[in-house]
Amino acid sequence: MENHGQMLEQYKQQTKCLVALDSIIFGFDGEKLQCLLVKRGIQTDQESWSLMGGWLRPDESLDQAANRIVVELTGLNHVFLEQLYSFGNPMRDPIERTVSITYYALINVHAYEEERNKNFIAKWFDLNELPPLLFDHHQFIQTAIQALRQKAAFYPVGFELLPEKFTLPQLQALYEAIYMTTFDKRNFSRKILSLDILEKLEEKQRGFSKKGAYLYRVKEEAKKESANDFHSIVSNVDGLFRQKLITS
Amino acid sequence: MENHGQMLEQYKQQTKCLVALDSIIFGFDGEKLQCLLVKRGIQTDQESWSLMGGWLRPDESLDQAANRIVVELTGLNHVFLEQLYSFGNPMRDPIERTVSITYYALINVHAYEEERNKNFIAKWFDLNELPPLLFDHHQFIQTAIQALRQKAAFYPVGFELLPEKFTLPQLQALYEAIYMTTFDKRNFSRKILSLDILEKLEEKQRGFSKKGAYLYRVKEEAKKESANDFHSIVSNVDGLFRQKLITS
DNA sequence: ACAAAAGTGTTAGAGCTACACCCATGC
DNA sequence: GCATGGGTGTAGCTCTAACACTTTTGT
Repeated sequence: MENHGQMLEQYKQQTKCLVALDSIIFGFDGEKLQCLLVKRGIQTDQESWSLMGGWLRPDESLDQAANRIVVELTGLNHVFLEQLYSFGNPMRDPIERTVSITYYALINVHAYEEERNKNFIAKWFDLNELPPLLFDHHQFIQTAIQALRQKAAFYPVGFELLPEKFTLPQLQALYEAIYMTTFDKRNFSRKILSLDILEKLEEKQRGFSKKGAYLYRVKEEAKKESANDFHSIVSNVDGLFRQKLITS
Repeated sequence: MENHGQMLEQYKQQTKCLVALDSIIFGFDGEKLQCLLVKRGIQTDQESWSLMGGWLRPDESLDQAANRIVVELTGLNHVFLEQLYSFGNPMRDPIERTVSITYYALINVHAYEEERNKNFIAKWFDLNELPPLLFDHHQFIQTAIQALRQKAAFYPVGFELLPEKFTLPQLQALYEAIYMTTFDKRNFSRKILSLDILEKLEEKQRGFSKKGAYLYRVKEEAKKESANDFHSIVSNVDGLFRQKLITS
């Protein structure tokens, strides 16, 4: 009991602070990587855009909170969402000391179009044309891009950003956007197909090119594996991108 | 001004919580990977060991706080320390809602021996023989091991765990401990030496084996590069360990 | 002399890179 | 019929993986 009192004492002395969850939401429009931002309007700087953020509530875990906030702001459920990094410089939020735990999400731009039209607060921005951002949110995004590159080199994570059916040229464009480079299409398709996680469909994409490109989708088995244990997918996308990672 | 009031209002409504920094400190005794734990004695469960932890203070950043705590508890300054993950289940600390931001550190067991003898609160444990741990600290350690494996596959990070001069067999033993496997010594030495970051010394290690093994140390250039920009070291240790990473 | 650990080279196979031409269709 | 983007194969090279014997020296 002696110790119990001592312990509570020690807890009480500590300063508490606000905990925010901020999510970097990536999308892909077929050409460029994009990031979803909101104008919160309740901030000091009326003109700055901000990441999707909110505060941690007493009864929820970090993952739950990040997910709740993404759902509240986009209406999209079950998105790929992964913790990224925590930021906590004492002066990062000038109003009150806040620790921000960041997550990054990958979503399909088109799946989100309808939702977005309902509440106009959110807007997509090209990663190269970001507006001025709240606090240190710009740094968050840079960190998230690095993480996305790392992740994509090992796990076929990019598919989250595409519609259910997609063509190889689309997939290649996505990887080229992620790594800001170009790949040889013969090597790219050989590499991707060797992973044995895609199935080729009968249909072709029409309307974009004259010839039309075959559509693919992720095999059901591969999706399941990925849901159960993401690490179990044996992806060797890395070989294709190793040098890019190093020089970047 | 309207908005300013609204904003402050919104900040005030939020619940605050304690922020703890917990560090997983790895060491290597020449044979097995180890982890430094303390018996804090001020906890509910008197018998459980705990990671090196402390609370965030109002005036410091997360990195500063983690570093301060490691210095306070070990006396070692300038150790390799990197943020790992943040944990925040509502019930993880039964006494009060606490978000724990974890860091992992790599230190040289021998450099720490003297310090350790001064304050007996800390003790090394083999990773395979961990005692019961406070709260969810066991999970923290498992996450840290995964991160260490990932990191070590790309960056020659393991050297932090060895004394300044070390032999190739020692280095190999370290990597084998990290990955819980064995490597062919011919392939291992070829691979490591091809990185061109080690210099071979005249001296040999005496006393352990009859023949004695040549000592090596990390080249000065490589250390500098690593200090300035860790990512710039072109390490291809990955090739050697890729399949281990995937199957683990 | 012998036991114990250190050191060293070669070969086959896999994966990566670079490279060029034909195909299908809309206009 | 021609312009546009889609699709496919090969050869050289590099890196990896598997494998065994000699050297040194303490006992």
